[in-house]
Amino acid sequence: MPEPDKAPRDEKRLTNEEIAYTLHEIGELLDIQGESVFRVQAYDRAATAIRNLARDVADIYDEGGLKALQTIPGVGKSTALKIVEMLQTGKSSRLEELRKSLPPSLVAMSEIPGIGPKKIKRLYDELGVATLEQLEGAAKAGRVRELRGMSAKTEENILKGIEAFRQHHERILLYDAYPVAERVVTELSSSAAVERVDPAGSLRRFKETIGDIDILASSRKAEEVMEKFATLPEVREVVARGPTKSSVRTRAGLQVDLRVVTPDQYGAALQYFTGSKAHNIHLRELAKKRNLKINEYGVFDVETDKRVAGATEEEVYAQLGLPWIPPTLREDKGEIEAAAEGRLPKLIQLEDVRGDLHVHTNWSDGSPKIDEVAEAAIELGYEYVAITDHGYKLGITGGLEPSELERQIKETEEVNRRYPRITILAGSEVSIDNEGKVDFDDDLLARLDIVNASIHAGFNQDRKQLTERTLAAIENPHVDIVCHPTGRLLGRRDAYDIDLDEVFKTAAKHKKVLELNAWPNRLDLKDDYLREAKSHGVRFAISTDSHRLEELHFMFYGIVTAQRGWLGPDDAINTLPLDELKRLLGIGDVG
DNA sequence: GCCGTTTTCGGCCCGACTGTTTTCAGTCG
Ligand SMILES: Nc1nc2c(ncn2[C@H]2C[C@H](O)[C@@H](COP(=O)(O)OP(=O)(O)OP(=O)(O)O)O2)c(=O)[nH]1
Ligand SMILES: [Mg+2]
Ligand SMILES: [Mg+2]
Ligand SMILES: [Zn+2]
Repeated sequence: MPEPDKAPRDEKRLTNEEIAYTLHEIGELLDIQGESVFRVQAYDRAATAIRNLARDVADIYDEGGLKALQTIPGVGKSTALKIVEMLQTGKSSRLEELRKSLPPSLVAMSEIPGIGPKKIKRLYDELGVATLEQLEGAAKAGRVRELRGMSAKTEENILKGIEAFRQHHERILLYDAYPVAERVVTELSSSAAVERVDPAGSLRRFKETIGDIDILASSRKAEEVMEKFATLPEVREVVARGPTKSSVRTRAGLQVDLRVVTPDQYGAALQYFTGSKAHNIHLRELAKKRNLKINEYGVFDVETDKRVAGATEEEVYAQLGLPWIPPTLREDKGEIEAAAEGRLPKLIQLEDVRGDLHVHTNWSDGSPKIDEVAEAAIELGYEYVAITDHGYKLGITGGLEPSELERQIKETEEVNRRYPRITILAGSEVSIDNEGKVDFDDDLLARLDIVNASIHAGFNQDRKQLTERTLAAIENPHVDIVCHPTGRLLGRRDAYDIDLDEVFKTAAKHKKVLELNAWPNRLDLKDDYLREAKSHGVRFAISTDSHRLEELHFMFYGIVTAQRGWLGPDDAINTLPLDELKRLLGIGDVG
């Protein structure tokens, strides 16, 4: 788990990520110290729960105190008290205390693949190794093999682990991982020994970022499949190889895990390998209560050891009295309870989409012409598409001056006449300035079919200002949609500091729409925030923000993210038929 | 450390691969 960036804000307000990391750190040091694995797991579970929370822990505490914190699954009295201490003082005395007996740098060492708490403790106690650099030095100098139970092989593996870590250890975008996975799937499919192959793990759940690539195959000749896998052209190193499971590292440094089972085990294996881990554990606990046991080979009756399911995922879930649960929901965030009570949501699908409400052209910083967008949108089967080039105000490259926007509106009308099969909405993506005001005067804004408003500068402002700018845009009667409401760029920039509770409440009150920007490195609002906003009654525009025609396909990433946020077709406005959308946007109204 | 439609104590998912290993611990999925 990477250490979160330290916020450069004066008024320090601990983020969920920072609290989660501190809990993780405590757990890690306890693990190295040799504490009970269950206690260690408890810390990890609490950390994960807090990282996944859609609301700020600080807000939860402000509103409901200690009791409210304890309603977070995995957080009990003891953890809640630690959180309160962190919120009030910015630090944890438990962590400080642990750091007196163990150097904090040991936590980073556990990120090295193959190095766990036991090895770390012995290397530290017996060789004084406390940092990555010291570990590397000790391994290179042949000092590790002096320890009982360690050998030259151990040193070799440590050095390989360090090298792998240094080459690559960050999570990668779903968008970047998918092509790699598809190539491996295609290559494996070409083997006659392979019957089925599918991506599994976080890829199949369409998580926005991917830690590694997990692939499942079925075969009656597992050995042949493993041989094919280990010798794929992109493989640089085979990390592990057995009859049912192998792991490799690609030249790019990505880890790929392959599991191979027989066809009659495929459903159970797909269920297992799709995860998430928390979802699996929860299912397995349910199974135990029914005197059943689930593993990757099937569902078994504990008394008779007879297999009662396994060929399909449906069978596995059915043994627990559950309907099949879509992979995008399998995060143990209530989907198992919902399934048990027959209230799984009807999820939005790509086919539900009737248009894209955020597209750029060569009038501003995009590349296609308006009529090219029209043709591409027809090709996608859309009923409408909105042209939303940037306004001129904040020095956005290529932003449209008022006169240019007027000319563009005319051109849009003209293209609309040429393409009767689609409706092109005349729009703009205006920038929200430091006072919350947007481009263009009221008259011009009123002539537009659709106004998207975005924050494009001032990401380091304080929470109050960023929140007020956003609220002002929501309250502006000309603004229809607030775009990428947290401003995050995956791998580059965290969400800015903003009071989303207020944003969601205000958007719901004014019946305004928030964007789910489908750019693979934005996906903003993100899954958990979508679900939280939906609970306030907010609706969403799932938009690609395309600057090139190919990017219209980003809609797919928006849709799977919407599913992860438990959204149905009615939660998005771009699933509406044109006439209903027009009514919602006030098109045709005076003013 | 957390948790409870059989529990406030006594459990906590279940298995693969490696090599520290010859009956199992460590690490990882
Ligand atoms: N039952 C069980 N299943 C696990 C456990 N660890 C992992 N799995 C399953 C569920 C995971 O989705 C799947 C793949 O493991 P990964 O470590 O690759 O996790 P995942 O792909 O979900 O996330 P990632 O993006 O790779 O970090 O294996 C575990 O401890 N118990
Ligand atoms: Mg994975
Ligand atoms: Mg994996
Ligand atoms: Zn845009």
